[in-house]
Amino acid sequence: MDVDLRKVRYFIAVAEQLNFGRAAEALHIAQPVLSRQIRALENELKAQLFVRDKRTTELTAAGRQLLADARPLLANADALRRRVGRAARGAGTFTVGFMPGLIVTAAVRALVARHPGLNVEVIRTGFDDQTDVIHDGRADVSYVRLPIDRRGLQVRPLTAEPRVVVLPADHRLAGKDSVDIADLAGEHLLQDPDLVPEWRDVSQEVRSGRRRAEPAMHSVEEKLERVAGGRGVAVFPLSTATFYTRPDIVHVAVCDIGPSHVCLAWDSTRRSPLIAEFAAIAGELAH
Amino acid sequence: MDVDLRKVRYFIAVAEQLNFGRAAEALHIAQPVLSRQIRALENELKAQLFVRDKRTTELTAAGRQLLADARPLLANADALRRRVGRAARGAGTFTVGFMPGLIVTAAVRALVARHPGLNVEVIRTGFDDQTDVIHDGRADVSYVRLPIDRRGLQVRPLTAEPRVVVLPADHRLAGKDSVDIADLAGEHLLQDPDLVPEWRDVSQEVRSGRRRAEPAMHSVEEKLERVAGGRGVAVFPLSTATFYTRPDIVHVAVCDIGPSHVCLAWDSTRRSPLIAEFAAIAGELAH
DNA sequence: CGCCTGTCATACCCTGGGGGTATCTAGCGA
DNA sequence: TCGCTAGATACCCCCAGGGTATGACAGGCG
Repeated sequence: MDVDLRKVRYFIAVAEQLNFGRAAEALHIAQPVLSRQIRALENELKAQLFVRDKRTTELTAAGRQLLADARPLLANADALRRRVGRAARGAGTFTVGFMPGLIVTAAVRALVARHPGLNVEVIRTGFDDQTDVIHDGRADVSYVRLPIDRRGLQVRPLTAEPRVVVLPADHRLAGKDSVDIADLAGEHLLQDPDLVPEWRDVSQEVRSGRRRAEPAMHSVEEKLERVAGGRGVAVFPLSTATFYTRPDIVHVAVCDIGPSHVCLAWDSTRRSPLIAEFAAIAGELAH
Repeated sequence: MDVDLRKVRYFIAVAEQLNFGRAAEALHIAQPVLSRQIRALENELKAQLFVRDKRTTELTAAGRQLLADARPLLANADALRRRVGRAARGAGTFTVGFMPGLIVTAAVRALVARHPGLNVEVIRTGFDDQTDVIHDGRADVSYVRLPIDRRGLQVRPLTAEPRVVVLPADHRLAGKDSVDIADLAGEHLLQDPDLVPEWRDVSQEVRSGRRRAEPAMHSVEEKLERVAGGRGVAVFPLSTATFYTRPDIVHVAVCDIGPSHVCLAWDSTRRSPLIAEFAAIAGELAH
């Protein structure tokens, strides 16, 4: 009748490892049990998922299809759990996620004004986990900056704001009113180059293929620390740059770079009047 | 660990009926079993879902939250089943949904040209079920006309096309090149007035509150039949009106009415390279 | 060739939970 | 007071999910 999420989880493990024994180990069950469950899943779906030829296991077309769909389904189920748990504890709370630098108070106050009893909370996110808070049910809506993975989300554009380059205070460009991308050709960018597509065209290190890999820096603070240390430069939205002020760091407008787009995002499978209302308010406040 | 979809289905039945006995009957199980399963679900989620006070059952906040999320989750699980089933049978097929009047052949041919082995199929939809084919897994993408319920979908706008009013051939306005909304003030609209918001402002029957309920007409053909019979008029996108030609029916452009927006929609939880590619092709062909 | 190893399937057992029926209990209406 | 309704409790059965032990088969290696 319904698919069994436990079996789907087992399937994912096998599909990832392509080895029943190791997958069983990862799942903390015995290998024969896993073999049987996968067979049961194949019977329930009336579809062969693996080709096992005594020495190696591979996915079939149906298996690849299931692998593509299975993770979002499990993620949805998990988000459902968390949302129900939240609803059970904090009665009638609405949670808004936001990245540092984005101002959400106006929209939150407008929502509270219309729903006096409502308990609105905010949750801070980083750039890398700005959509995670939606998927795992910690937030009902979240302010996000593009680009994001739109899977499972509904996204409403709000504003665009200029981006600036963040430099050490003693940098040769530090005093300028504005710079061009070309002025930064020799700099090392402390970010994923995909975030600044224009920079790829002029960067010497990208063009020469000698760009070094960056250690993972997940927070703005970490990037600023490296900027201050002269290890490179970073491009931030203006509001982020002004939010984090340090005496040893300055920011300069970049003329020929695309703006940062701020959107409101929420789980696309949900329809809650509160979400719709908040989206309308946020859109209104963004002009 | 994982939520049990069977229990979730049981929960929905109880939440709909607010009566364990009738819900059990609808589910074809005995009432004590249902009581126990709901309790088990409450324990698994660590959240009370119903308040039972010996005479009546009501949803708690957590229950309302679960009810809101449960149906999309079950729908997702069902769509997964179907997609896997399709992948198991027709190996490597890509299915495009479309409404009559929309031309999909160009995009389909472009996709086939890039993937010679790929088996692309099309499935015809009506206006009412244009998104259903995506949710239940029958189609990978679908051409849709706004307005639609965007829940669970990712939508890419393609084109806008003018809308026309469809009239009996012997109608007083039948010969005109174009008409205004105001000219239709006295007519009976054979559609949901929400589809033609401008019409609400001028319609005599809506303003006087004397609009009669229409019997459900789910197909274009049925509406045309009633138009031909002089029972009212209908507003269609131009391509739909030209697609269904009948000698006893004509269509006339309406100047001051919003266009029909055609979009490509697909399941927002999925990311398939083929979907992305088809969306790009469709966007390209729409200029 | 024979042996070992890695990998999945088979055979068998045990237990928990999902299914059932019978019955109890708390309100409410006549 | 006597039902009547609706949910809860008690108890039973049995299948499915967990386990262990072992088989079957392919490939590598001495």
